Amino acid sequence: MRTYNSDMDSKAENIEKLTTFAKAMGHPTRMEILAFLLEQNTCYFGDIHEVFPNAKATISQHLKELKSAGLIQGEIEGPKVKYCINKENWELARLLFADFFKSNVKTKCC
Amino acid sequence: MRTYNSDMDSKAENIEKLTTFAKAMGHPTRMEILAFLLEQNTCYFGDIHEVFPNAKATISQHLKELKSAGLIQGEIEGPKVKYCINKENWELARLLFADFFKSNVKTKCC
DNA sequence: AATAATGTTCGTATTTTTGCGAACATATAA
DNA sequence: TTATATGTTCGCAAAAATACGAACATTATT
Repeated sequence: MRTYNSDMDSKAENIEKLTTFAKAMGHPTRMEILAFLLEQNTCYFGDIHEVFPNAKATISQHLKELKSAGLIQGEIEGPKVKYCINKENWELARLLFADFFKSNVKTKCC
Repeated sequence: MRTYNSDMDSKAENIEKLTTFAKAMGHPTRMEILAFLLEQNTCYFGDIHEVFPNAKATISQHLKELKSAGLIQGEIEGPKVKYCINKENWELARLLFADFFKSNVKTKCC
């Protein structure tokens, strides 16, 4: 079945997802982490950690939030942990933000 | 003079602006307010307030934050206050988010 | 097995955000 | 002028986010 959601529902869902993405992106360190991951190929926790002035616990927590928002993913590799952008959701975020901001703003108001 | 900022600087500035926009968008009520403003022509405070279950003070505060982030603008009209999307910054946000998410994600990692 | 390296989780302190009633400010109406 | 309508600001309480050291778990190395 693929006819369950009405347009209204999926619109509300999209706003919810956008809120989740935006919230995760609403912190300087987390945005910097995303920017860092975008320009790296290797991205072990340690590589990320050594770029920031924060404690391990703090970075780990930010990564956890980015992950739970779906923007990144992690993979255990030996004793290390490899992080990277979550491609699928990255594309989803791209689409949702683009759609949200493209909306023709009414010329009337203000 | 228009040659002051290096690419690095403006990149950092862009991330900062993105963080500001994202933070403002990272709350359900504020996202709903934006969505509401996008589909309205008239947008007095009262019109917005009556759509949400929150107290006037709460809505007023959310509007204040959206405004200080640059996403909306307000205009006093008689005893009422008219709110709407800030077109210039809306376009800026559209560009910044699009640019951020378009980044070709490396195929290597994860 | 013992040690070292790498991250996560726990507990906690601090700060920030959120939400709201009450008081206030301003403009219109009576 | 007095009253009414419309929002904002203030002050405070509750909740959530942030940051970090210490303890813990897991894997690799000796």
